[in-house]
Amino acid sequence: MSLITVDLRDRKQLYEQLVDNIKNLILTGELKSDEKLPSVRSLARELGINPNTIQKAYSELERCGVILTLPGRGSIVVVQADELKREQLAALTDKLIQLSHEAKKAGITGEEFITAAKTAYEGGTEHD
Amino acid sequence: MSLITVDLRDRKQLYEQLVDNIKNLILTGELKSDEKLPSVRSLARELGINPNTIQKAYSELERCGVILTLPGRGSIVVVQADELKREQLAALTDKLIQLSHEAKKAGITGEEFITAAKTAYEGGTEHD
Amino acid sequence: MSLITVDLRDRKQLYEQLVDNIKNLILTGELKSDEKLPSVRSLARELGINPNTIQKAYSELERCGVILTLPGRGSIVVVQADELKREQLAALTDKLIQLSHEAKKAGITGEEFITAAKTAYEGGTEHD
Amino acid sequence: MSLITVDLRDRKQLYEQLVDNIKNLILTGELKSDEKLPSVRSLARELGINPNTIQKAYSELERCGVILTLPGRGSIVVVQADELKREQLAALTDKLIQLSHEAKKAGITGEEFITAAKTAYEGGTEHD
DNA sequence: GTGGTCTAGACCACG
DNA sequence: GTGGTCTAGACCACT
Repeated sequence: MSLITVDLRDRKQLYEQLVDNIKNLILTGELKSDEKLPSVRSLARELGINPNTIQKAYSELERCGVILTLPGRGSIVVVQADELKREQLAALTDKLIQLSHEAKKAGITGEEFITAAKTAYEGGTEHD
Repeated sequence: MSLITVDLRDRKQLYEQLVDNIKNLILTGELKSDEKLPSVRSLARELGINPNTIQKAYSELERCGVILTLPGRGSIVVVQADELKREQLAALTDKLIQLSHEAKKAGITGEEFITAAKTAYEGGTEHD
Repeated sequence: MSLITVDLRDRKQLYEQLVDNIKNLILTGELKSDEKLPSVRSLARELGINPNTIQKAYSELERCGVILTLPGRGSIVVVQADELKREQLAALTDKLIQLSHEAKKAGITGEEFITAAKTAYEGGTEHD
Repeated sequence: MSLITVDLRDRKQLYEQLVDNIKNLILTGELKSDEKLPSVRSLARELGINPNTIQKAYSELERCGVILTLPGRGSIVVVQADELKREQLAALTDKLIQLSHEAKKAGITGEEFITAAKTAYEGGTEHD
């Protein structure tokens, strides 16, 4: 059985859940470079969801260079945890930029923004 | 003529644009507590969009206590700029908590998180 | 100046506010049987609202026998406080019947209903 | 076929009928937590009303935490019967507090109020 | 298939 | 005039 899961009650789209999930497995070292991912069909069967959804997740992962899909031979991880972490940090910054735009429009100062960020990181319950 | 506008080319939903727009007018003091908003129909005519869309925006604003709608008498602002700002700041912190959860799962430290927040707020428009 | 007021920010309809207001003045003895009410026009001017609204309130009060309007001579109170109280009690019971119907549909027992009523009367902040 | 119905002759708004109806199905155990609701379109077809009206009802139910709507995946019940009953009881008490305010202003005593409540619940259909 | 948004145009009760 | 609801029919993104 795989470590990959989905939560049908989560608002996030299923394929996005899969993408995030697999990225996290790489970041935590549970999936390493060159390791093989479960096949689209087997994972779909295991999770009880549509193979198209798995396919979409794998395509997205390939698009951003995290895995490599070799037709007929399955998919393997091709990115190192530290590379991925840098990308994730960039993605986080992007999201923070979006938030800062909204914040500026709402008249929130840089100081308030940073204070809120600190509170959020420290106060937020550990891992959800 | 009103200060309220919408951008048909913006991918953001029209009614959300209206909600944000009106909240911002309150935050900047251009709309004050007890002031009357344009009627659903007149604003629809002015902006060239459907009255139902205005209605939806006004309903949302009433639901979160920003305006008060009196059937047959129009809608008035019932929240002070400073109250609204406090609420907006709380909403921002909520979103930052979500982001911090993702960040933690990706192994991003508090220091990295705060640095990214600073960069985001100061940098402004990097990837956008 | 009259004791009669309206609150433009109240959700209740203006004419209903007037009706309730005048009934309460009678119940508290501030308006007694045979006393004269202000004229439609003068009250409208004083409150800054449309005479039609006052007219509607007076008509409603006449319809339920609280006042008598004599064309050209104004309106006078024709009901005693104790009669009015009996009517108000009947009206209250009607509203409670509506609520009890909803309550029954929601599976709320008689005991729970009465307990809630006691809590409401005792706990409710004094006069709003 | 679903248990959900609407009465076109009822003066109550259709979307409110739907909201109450679905809440009651949960309270009576005919709909349980995690169960799927009919899709917006299929229910609209079945009841012969417009999908927008169903949409409005479902949005309202989601807003107050009774159901969870997952775009593209349908809507599911997310509240237990007992939680919902507690909420309904709280809502009832709120309405009773409003009534008790009016009652106090009309000089109705606590004893009279409770007696009226008992009569109302037991009597059932006097003036209705 | 699913929900979500938007338009066009209608009706009602109320002020 | 006002807001509120409803219908009919369209489009989008996503499963």
